Amino acid sequence: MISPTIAELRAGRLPAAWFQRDVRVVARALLGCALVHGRRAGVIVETEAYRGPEDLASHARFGPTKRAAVMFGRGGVAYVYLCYGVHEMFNIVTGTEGGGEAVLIRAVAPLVGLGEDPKVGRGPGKVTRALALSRAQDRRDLATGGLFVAPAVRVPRGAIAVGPRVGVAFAGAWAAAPLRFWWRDHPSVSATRAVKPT
DNA sequence: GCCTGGATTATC
DNA sequence: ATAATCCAGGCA
Repeated sequence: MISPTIAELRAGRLPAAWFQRDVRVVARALLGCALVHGRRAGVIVETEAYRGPEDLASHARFGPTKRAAVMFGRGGVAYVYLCYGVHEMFNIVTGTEGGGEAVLIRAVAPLVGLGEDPKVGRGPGKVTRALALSRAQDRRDLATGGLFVAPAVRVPRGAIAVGPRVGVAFAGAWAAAPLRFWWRDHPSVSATRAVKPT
């Protein structure tokens, strides 16, 4: 298949309402979609759902603090934060006002302007580096402007895997919840801890 | 104000 | 295995 152009992707931009659904539904549906920023785009192949204030792995567990307040707004907006003082993490707020939900984009495969190396967007810190995303994009609306999501590739039937989230061992019982979604066996996925098919 | 510890990655 | 690097959140 020929890679689409940025203009073609822009024509398929997903509207705010698309994100205003249960975070697990959105996290799964994002697989195969393009994350576009300026002249660059990657196919989302790995995501994690963060469910709200009761989710002890989520920044929303402290309520609508200065940093996490955006998570309690309406779906379809970016939430970008600095992790370990080193890496920027890109999330998309989901659900409706007050929900506190968001999806972390953990890996993208090269689509436009990212070269050929499947490792370039493998891991959440590398996603932001590859797509030139930073806290400058925090709270940006994905419904307008040069940062958006659009359908791009159909994920083969049965190729979506589900399992526990990465790096949240501190979250007690929530650490084991099956809230990580990825395209099974895709070379751009960050970890290969296999679990169950869908 | 001070202290603790990360939704990670590259390198030792 | 561990450094890098900084800021949010908790407590005094």
